[in-house]
Amino acid sequence: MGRSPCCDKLGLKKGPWTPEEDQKLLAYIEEHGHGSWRSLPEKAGLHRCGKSCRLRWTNYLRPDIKRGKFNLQEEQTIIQLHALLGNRWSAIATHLPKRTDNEIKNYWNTHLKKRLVKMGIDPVTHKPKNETPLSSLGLSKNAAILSHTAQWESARLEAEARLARESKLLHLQHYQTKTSSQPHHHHGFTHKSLLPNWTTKPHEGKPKKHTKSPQNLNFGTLFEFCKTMQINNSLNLRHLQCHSLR
DNA sequence: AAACTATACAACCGCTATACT
DNA sequence: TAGTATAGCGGTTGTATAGTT
Repeated sequence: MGRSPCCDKLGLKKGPWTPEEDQKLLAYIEEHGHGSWRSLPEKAGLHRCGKSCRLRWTNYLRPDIKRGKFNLQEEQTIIQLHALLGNRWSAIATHLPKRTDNEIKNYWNTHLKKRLVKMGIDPVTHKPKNETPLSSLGLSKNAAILSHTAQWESARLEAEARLARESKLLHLQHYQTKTSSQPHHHHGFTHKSLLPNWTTKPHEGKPKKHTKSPQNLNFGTLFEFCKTMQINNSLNLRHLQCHSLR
């Protein structure tokens, strides 16, 4: 497991990209594809490391990127998914078409996180901060906090209840199928894009880098939680719009 | 008008995962 | 199986710009 030495080379340019550099990179990729990023800069006539080129392409130049302000729906999605997934920006980005993980991360850090803090919501746990005396907050803020928390809590409880029901069913099926020696099928968690990294794969003994679940949910609960939130998504977090503190 | 501060976001750094030899 | 190269990811920094004093 070696680290890439490509950025260590001296004489390579750093910092903001110029329009000329963008043009070179775009033109090259349009004609040849990016291929190996390491060899790309030289072929494209750029004095940059491959990593820098890759980032510039994936975060800025790629044609399928939507730029500009995030709309309310996107904001809600980010907040909900952040509550569920934590700082797993790439996972969040898969649910926001044409947005990059970098853009979402920046938007969270510069806008959404601050907004939640101002509302008295801990941006890590998505719960009201204990030390915030409710009496010091305005009534509308209280309502927003309660709504935010209640939505997540109810979704979580609903998910856990559903999981418990399914677990019972599963046990029942298990005993039924045992006698007929049919191969037992786990209830299909096919929503692959929502599968969290913190679930330990069967062949892996060592936990992965990202092992934290903000809600301390196990795998099954998390999946159910996702399903529930898709339903509850229609409820929206309108209070964020109503009580926007921008 | 100049100096200072805050904000937004592009870009970099350093790490892990994975593919390849 | 071990070593290496590369891609991907999240945290952090740097810089341009807007706003304030």
